[in-house]
Amino acid sequence: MRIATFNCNSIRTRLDTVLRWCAEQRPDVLCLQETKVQDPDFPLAPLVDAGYRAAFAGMKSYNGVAILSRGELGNIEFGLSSDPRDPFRLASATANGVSIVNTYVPQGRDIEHPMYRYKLEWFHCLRRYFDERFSPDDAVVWLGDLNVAAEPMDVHSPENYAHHVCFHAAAREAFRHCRAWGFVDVFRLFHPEPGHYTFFDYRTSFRGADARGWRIDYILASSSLARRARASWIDLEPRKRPRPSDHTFVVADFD
DNA sequence: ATGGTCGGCAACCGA
Repeated sequence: MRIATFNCNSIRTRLDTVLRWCAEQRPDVLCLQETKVQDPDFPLAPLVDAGYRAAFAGMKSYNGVAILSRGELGNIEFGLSSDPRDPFRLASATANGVSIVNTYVPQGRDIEHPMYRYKLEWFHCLRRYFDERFSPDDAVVWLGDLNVAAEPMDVHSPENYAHHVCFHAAAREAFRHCRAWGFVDVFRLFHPEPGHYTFFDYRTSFRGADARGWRIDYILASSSLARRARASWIDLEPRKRPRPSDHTFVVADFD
């Protein structure tokens, strides 16, 4: 079973990239973030033609999540049940016996901004969400744009980013606490070395071969599911296409 | 810790 995640930064602008990538990589499940489209305008038909079903919830301009699946999706839910403020940052469903939790974690803007407090609260709500719904024996995958680099090796120059909302100590601690539900970082199982990034800010050296990146998109698995992991990788190829997202695809294969 | 550029959408906001 192949599971992947991609912050597409507008599914309408990135539809060709997604369709081509799905044709090439044949993921069973692809989770999208920042679809930036209201449900009536979601480009469902071409994705159905490509063999996918979809569960999606979006709003105009901002946020929006979707789960694409080649097989049936069950128990589709949106939003954190304990926090009704934002249904467009979490989509969950079951696919092929695996519980999928696709999240677009609030970025936080600035450590002094109320949105940063919201980001920290969001992680704690998400930990409760996992506590209430799942047991560590379940096959659960939590994936998406988590907007935190977990370790110094997940940032190109950590010494510069102690006060950045995606590397600040409180954000890393909130992420760690949420992970401590029982999640394994599937990518790191196969690639323990530094230098792997999933996000290259449009405003930085995006176009350079040595682009400075962040690893903020993750595929995390419960221990029982992690034992079935066979491979995981970051696909940089979409960045070479004419209109790349600033995020990459991240992929994991499970038995 | 800068600013840089994007996407959406029609002036800037969010990242």
